[in-house]
Amino acid sequence: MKIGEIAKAAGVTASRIRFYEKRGIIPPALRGENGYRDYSPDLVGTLRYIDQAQRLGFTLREIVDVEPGTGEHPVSCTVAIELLTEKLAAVDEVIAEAKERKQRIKALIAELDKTEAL
Amino acid sequence: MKIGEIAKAAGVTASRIRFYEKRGIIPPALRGENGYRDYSPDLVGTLRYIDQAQRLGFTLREIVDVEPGTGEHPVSCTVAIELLTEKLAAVDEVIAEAKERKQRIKALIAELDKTEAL
DNA sequence: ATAGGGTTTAAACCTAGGTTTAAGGTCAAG
DNA sequence: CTTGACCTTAAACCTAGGTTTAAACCCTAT
Repeated sequence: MKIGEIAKAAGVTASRIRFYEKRGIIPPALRGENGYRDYSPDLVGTLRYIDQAQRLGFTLREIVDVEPGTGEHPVSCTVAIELLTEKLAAVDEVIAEAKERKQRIKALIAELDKTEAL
Repeated sequence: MKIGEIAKAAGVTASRIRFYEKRGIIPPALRGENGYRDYSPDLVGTLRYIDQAQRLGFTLREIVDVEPGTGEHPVSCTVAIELLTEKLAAVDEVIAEAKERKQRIKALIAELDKTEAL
């Protein structure tokens, strides 16, 4: 598959794929005679996986740590669970902080409402 | 007050204050004969206010919208309440998204746990 | 053969909110 | 009179994750 095809299939942009390759997140593509990148359809799954992981809040660095782009198989299940658990804690922290912000904003609104009622 | 003094008093860095001035978030400082910025202690409150607002999740652009750096008085209470209410909704969205991420990560962990138990 | 679409590269650009650096001026103390 | 702390500026740099652009090459259809 050419880069445009696989990009469409995976729902990402071609430039993003080149960027991932440059960053070592995916292995360097094979090349056709013309120099075009030539992908196995298998990479579609990997690209979707990366996209999902990013949506879950993982940075590219974290994604690389779990599944190095060198084509090696993923890290052990145990390690993956550890990383997921860490991320879970981080997400909990995000939620807690956001809730606190929410309360403070609500308090501010209440205060301004009082002021306006004068 | 010189910039270092007010920075310390407000709990921000001097470079941040210069940056705010450049961005028009605070009015240009008066200058002494030597060219040094010369601040009224009143600005301490403004700087603290900006810092707080940022912690509440407001961008500098939003902060400027509420209180233009040109030295004008703040926008009406009504407008401020509107902006705070918008931000409240945005924070709610952040919370909702984070919760969804959390559930998905938990599901992944559960799945991996099952796999590992095999 | 030529127009169009797709591909290649490196390098510049983008957001946001600053920090860091370089090169210099100022001020108070010793 | 010099040392050290502070101030000035513009401009470069930083993170993160890309996008955009320029200049060139390739392929297919007409």
